[in-house]
Amino acid sequence: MLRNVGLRPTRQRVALAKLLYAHSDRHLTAEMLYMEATNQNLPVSLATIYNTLNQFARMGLLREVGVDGSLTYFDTNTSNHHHFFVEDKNEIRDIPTTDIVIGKMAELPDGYEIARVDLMIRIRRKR
Amino acid sequence: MLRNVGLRPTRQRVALAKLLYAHSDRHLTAEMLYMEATNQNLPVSLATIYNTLNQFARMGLLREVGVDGSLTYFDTNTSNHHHFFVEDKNEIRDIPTTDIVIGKMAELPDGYEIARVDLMIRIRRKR
DNA sequence: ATTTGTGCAAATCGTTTGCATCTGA
DNA sequence: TCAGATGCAAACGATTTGCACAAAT
Repeated sequence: MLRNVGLRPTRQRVALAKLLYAHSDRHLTAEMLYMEATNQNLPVSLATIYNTLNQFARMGLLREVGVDGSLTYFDTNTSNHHHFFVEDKNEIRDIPTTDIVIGKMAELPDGYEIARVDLMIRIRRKR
Repeated sequence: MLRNVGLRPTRQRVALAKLLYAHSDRHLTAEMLYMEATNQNLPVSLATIYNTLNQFARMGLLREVGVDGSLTYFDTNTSNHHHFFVEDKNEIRDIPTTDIVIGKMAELPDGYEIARVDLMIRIRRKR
């Protein structure tokens, strides 16, 4: 998998990949993955976690999901889908593709193409 | 306007409001507004800009638009609409409401309500 | 007079970087 | 061997905060 995208399968990258893809459809921040690795006595530096996540994302193994103007989550599900953001728990959750349909699509400015479509529905506990 | 939402109309807030709403449908970062104010010999500290923008947003006078995991823009158009993000220019642009329709809406987890729907179409120059 | 806002500088948070050291092919 | 990866600590950029001072009501 790593070789396919041109990344050396180093100790750290292999270990992190295992963590990431152990369960499916995970949404992790760098910090979360760091703690997970550390808890399993897997010595990796936070810097390497950041590097690795960014590389994986660039190579299409992960999808980057920015929340607000501050946190970045990485989604192991790279297929085309959308997200709930649970405000009181700071948690990302997938929305099944079938549950949302964007009907009419906006027309783009001339000479531009779509790089990505991010739809996030922010939800909160009813009051 | 400020009194209506319970904010004291201080020098700075009035001045910033004037800048913000001088033209319609603006998308500004704190830094951008700071420079604009400074250029017009309007002495305001950056901290006050941040405070003011956040208060305005909390009071519904502005809409917060987070880009990626880092930049925060403030949109003077608080009505329900969506955005293009022009990747090579780091620029936000409104999408007319009529141009997008979200057909089928996802069903929310029990006990939750929608806080906000953020749809951002990231576009880039065709290659 | 009392409450609220402002400015400054320092603090915080998530993230990136420089560089010496290691490691995989 | 040697390009590329790692770890550490320091650097970063955007944003927030503590606190003394100033301005609104």
